[in-house]
Amino acid sequence: MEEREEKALSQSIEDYLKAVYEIETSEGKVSTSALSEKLGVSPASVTNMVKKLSERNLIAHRRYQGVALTTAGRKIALEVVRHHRLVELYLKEALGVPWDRVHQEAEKWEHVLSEDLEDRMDEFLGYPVADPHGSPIPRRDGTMPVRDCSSLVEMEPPVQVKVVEVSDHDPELLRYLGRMGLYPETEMTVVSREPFKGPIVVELTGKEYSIGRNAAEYIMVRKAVN
Amino acid sequence: MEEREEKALSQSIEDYLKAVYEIETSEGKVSTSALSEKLGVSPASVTNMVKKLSERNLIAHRRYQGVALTTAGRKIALEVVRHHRLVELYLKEALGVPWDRVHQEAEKWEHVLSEDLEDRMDEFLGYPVADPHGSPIPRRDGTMPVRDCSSLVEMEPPVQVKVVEVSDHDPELLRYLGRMGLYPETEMTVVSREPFKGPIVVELTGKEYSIGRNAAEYIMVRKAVN
DNA sequence: AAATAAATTTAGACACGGCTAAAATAATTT
DNA sequence: AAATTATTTTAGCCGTGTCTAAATTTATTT
Repeated sequence: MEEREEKALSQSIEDYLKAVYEIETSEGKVSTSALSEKLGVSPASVTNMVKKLSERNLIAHRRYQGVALTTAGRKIALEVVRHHRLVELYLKEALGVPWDRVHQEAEKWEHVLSEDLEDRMDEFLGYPVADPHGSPIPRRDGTMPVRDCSSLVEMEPPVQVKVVEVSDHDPELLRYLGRMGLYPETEMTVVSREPFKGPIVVELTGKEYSIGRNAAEYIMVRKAVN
Repeated sequence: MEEREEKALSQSIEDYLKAVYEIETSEGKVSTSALSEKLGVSPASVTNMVKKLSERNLIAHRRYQGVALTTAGRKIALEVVRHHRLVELYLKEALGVPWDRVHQEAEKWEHVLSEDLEDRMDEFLGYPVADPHGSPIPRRDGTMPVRDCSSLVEMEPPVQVKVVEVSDHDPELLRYLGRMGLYPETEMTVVSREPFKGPIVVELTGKEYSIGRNAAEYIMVRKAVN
């Protein structure tokens, strides 16, 4: 007599769970204010929703101490992330949407994608493992491909690297990177790293580019194997 | 100083306007109860929403007399219908979704389709004029392709006809028609029409099929020109 | 350690879009 | 024409997810 109802979760709930997942991944600890900022709602609203989500056992909450996904919550968060990233890649591959715009569209699509269409897109794309920004696409079973990579700012020049992933949080950054041809899978040479938080100089397609530390933080790479 | 704010309308509002449009088209008059049934909400809820929509000048309402779209309301309704039908065709053509399932998916997608993606799908599809069920796709400018057709039940046998459109309201009907290969653009011969509301007999791809009046009501055809 | 600042939660309100039950109006029978 | 039935509207309620203002707790200064 298991209580296994496939409840339809509201878009808000999906957004909250995804936000918790993303903050957990990037920051470790998930505070009310971090959620507030990420979701664009007031801290009070977050507290309110957090209460509901923990009553539904999707997150665990210790008063004044922040929040963490439960197993059930993580499963849902990963489904939403999977939808999001599949859709991003689909929009780029099938409809030619430029990579600095796919995120925005996917924010809406992720909530209306049926399992059937998810599968069809997955098949169309040849069962991809990463979205257009290089972020890994969770598998259907809720596991995540593991990859090793580190931020461009941590690489000791000179070294040959391959771009693994770039942050999709700022379309302007994506256009900037696109202009110099810096995409996931791109190989390049880290030529130098200027001191005092100066820029990183890289060389790709024969040209040298100077990338500010700020931007470089958002570029994940790994040593290229030649 | 025109007040031209592109407001984001709620999904509910879009659903109501589309429903009014569809009932206007098929029945002429739009009653509270018709909307109630079509939308699956109580009559009281309809009255409630109708009040809001007429305050926003999207529909005109005469108490106890039903409702009609204003010019502004019709414009929005047609945009939603355009999205719906484009998506239906897109899902079929690009992702191979069977025609008895595209409606259901499009009900969700129609609300999250940006103008940019609408254009991309439109281009991908080669600027189509009809969805998989043969329903005309409103043009970007809000005009509707006009077509002449009549219900299969009105055709005097024997006559050669071409299928123009079939109702998408019942997936079961669509599967039934699909099994005999009866799609929009299909040509067939109306062989006979049995009296006392008996079935219509048609011949296509060399076989004869007996179609009940009920189903035949939902099949729109026009005389084939040979 | 006390004072101040920052983060979080509580309390109470609101818009939205649904509901039921009861009242009002229109349509149909008798 | 009166009575009955069907439709529509009103009145009042509820759940969701947001908000602001005030209270509380935790973190940081002095």
